[in-house]
Amino acid sequence: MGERIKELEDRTRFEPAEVEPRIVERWLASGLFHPEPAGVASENYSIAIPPPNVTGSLHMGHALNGAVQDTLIRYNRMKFPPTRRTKWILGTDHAGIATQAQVEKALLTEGINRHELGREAFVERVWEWRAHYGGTIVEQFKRLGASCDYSEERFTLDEGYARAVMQVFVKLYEKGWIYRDRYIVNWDPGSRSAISDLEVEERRETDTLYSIRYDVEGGGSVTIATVRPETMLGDTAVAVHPDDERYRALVGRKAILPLVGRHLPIIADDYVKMDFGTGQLKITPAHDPNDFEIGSRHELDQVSVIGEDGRMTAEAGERFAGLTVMEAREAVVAELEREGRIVACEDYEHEVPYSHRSGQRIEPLISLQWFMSMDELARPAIAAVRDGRVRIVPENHRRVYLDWMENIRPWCISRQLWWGHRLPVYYCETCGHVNVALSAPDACAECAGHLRQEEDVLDTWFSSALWPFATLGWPQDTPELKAFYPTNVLSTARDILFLWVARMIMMGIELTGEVPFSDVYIHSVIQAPDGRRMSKSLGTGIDPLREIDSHGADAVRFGLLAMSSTQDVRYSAEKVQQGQALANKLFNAARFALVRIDASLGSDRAEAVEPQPLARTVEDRWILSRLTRVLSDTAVRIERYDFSHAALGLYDFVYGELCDWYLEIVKQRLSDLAEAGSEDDGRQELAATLLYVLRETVAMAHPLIPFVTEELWRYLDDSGELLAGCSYPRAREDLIDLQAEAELARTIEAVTLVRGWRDSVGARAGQFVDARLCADGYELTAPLLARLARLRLLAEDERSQALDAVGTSPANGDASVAGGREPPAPPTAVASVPIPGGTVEVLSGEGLDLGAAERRREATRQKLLAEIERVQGKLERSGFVQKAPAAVVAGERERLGRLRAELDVL
RNA sequence: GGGCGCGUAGCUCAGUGGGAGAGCGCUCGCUUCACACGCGAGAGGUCGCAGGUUCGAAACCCGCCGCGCCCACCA
Repeated sequence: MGERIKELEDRTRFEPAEVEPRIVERWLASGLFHPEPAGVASENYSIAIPPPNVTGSLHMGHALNGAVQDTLIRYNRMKFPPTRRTKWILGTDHAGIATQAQVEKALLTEGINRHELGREAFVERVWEWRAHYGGTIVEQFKRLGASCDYSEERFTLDEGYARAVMQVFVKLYEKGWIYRDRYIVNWDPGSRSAISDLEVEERRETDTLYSIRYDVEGGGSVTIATVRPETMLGDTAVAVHPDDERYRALVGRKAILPLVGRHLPIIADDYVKMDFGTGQLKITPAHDPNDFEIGSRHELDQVSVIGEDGRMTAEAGERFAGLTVMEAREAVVAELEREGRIVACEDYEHEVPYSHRSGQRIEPLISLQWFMSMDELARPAIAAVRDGRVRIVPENHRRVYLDWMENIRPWCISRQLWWGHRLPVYYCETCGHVNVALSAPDACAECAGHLRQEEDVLDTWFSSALWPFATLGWPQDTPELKAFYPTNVLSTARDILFLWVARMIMMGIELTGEVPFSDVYIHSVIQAPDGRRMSKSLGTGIDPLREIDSHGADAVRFGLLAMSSTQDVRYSAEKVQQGQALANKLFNAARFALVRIDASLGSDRAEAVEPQPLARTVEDRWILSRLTRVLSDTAVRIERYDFSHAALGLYDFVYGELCDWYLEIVKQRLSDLAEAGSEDDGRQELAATLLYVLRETVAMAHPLIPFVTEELWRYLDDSGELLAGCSYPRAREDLIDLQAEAELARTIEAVTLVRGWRDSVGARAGQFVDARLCADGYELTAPLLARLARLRLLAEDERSQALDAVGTSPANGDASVAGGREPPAPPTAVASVPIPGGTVEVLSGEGLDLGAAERRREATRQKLLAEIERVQGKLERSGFVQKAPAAVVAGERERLGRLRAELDVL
């Protein structure tokens, strides 16, 4: 210990910026984060990281989820080493749309668009981009202390992974679940691609609702309402409800489409709401999902008037061709107005679909895309959650998952992008046959004709759906797959529950026959301190790396875990500060103990101390008992994903028990020991116990605050092992000591009460006050009480001398001297401070404002009286004694007795 | 339209059937031999409102008010 302790002596603060990089390096060099694949998954522990976007950077969500996962990983790694191998599977996602958009934007600054570059060259540029910016986020995870297996980083587009994706496509195509269809899709003009329903967000907007009159062949008219008049150019019918008496005669006749002149059948369909507007509805199958369905039922024509560029088409856009949708709307309305066809305009608030990817307004349009039918995949994935093979925590998300899965719809899996997994589909240019194969066939299987590969790539989420097993080498039966699949838990925010988690469960069961993880932990979304969403564009984002820079990774981890809960929470800088304070406190507590032990025992003997629970005194038994409780609480809380209470419980123990009380109490013993000489002075036992408590505390805290604990481990453990590879402490039930807990609880309360009294009478901080302890239950703790409350508790024979000195003693003197003399009158106390079990009688009022003490006493009396009245009232209330549980009644009676006793001595 | 959740101290949040809690902020006092990113002591709350269940409600139930999120094909 000696030399190392010396260097510790001057470090009065824990300096994360100095310590953390050094520790990361040691961890990485140790190889501890890479488990050799052995055994089967049920005896090991694994988590697959939600792969961050390859060119992304660490945001608060990553930081929280990183802290959550790393806490679980470290806890489990420590739980049963080395028989349990623990792996945190690391990798990144190619993030099709996001990455492509980034690169396109960068190219644009060079004045290049991707089409000029061509597909191959463009994809080459994206790979370069990835090589350049791709490592960032992984490096940032290291700064957080995340103990991922960095030696095996995967990427959703790497070779093996891509093969897995192709294999899945081919397999599901052959099963008939993947198919090609002309269907109305969510077209995102921003990324020029179709996107899935889940990538659409609805925004509330106010538009104008126009009522437009269409003439009817042979006289009369219909009036339809629309917020999108420009789409009327694509109308192919007008519909009314079949039960609508008003319009029965119209059905079967034809309406004449204004501006275009097309004759539209008037049909009956019960989709139409009779009570909305006029109850007459224009049908535009090519640009509205509902109308598309109605169109299919009635075999209506589909006229596409809006193109993939978001402009009116040349084919059907009439004289509006080339205008944007908004320009066309204005122009159409102007013409209709000139023709006097607009019957009414009103403001109308409704939901408008926007692309979650590009932020642009979605244009529903008909397009030839690839889809996956989900019903067969969903069924076993529903069962898995229903029967508990997959557990969702917190549980209220279970229903959300089940509801969505039970109403699942086909998934549009093709994207009109270049960056991604290109579909393994090859069209024959001769006969049109669709060839689907793992690797490109030379020629068409039907006619040997020339083949052309599908241009589209797969939705990014198609490949991420395979994440937990494709990262481990699936479809090959690798040792990694055997050792770590299925994984144990998937931790994420709820925004990708459907987008990703549900799809992993479906694909996992379908392809591997097993659920990909047994627990899904849904963590909080961290909002900005003002309650808004954290976002770059709003300027509400807080950069976790800057927080790490200024407070340390432990502080950020602790803070995020402490603020997280089962719902969304606002970012709390105070919690981060609390974490920073904890790291510093723990560091100083350990430093203090080590330096003192070293000084009191001498380096050579200090080194020989074996940390173990050798309790000699009541405070030793107390801290060991409290330690045992916090050890078991913390373990249970981590296992239950209750990170907030795990973190705060640790804080409470370190501050409220270890530092505020235990160290304050043994401080004196440690310093006495330094001067004491005898062999059997208890210094070995104290050192052993103190070191034991520190080691257990530091090890317990390690999954939550790994850096400061790892740093301290160097001084607490001589083996040279990293704490990250050591065992998690076990709660030893035999160290629970109820008696010691009760005695210390009483003493702590007494100390606090006396300090409060001292404060009220203006006693100087360092001043010792003469007093006599008149209370039961302090046989073992009286010296502690005296020292912590700064009382000079006078022994019987000293008392009268002291009283003589202040002139309050009876003249005839010493009470304790035996003999036939008269017993002296009891010394007059100048004040009486009630504590549990009795009072502290203050014998000297020198320099004290006893008037203030009297006022305080009166206040206490009033409080006591009120409390007594309350409890008494409760006991007298009809029904309480009869109906409340006996234990509660007994508790209240006991309390009443205690309160009365307190009042008596006051 | 359906669903989930929230409203507790100045702020951010715990507490979910029997004595209102924490961190920060605030007030007072401390160079008490680990830590001034420290230590000690305090002030501060009719637990959103109104009803109900109960011997007993911050907690359970009903309604209302306010706020947030998710899902959903009414132009």
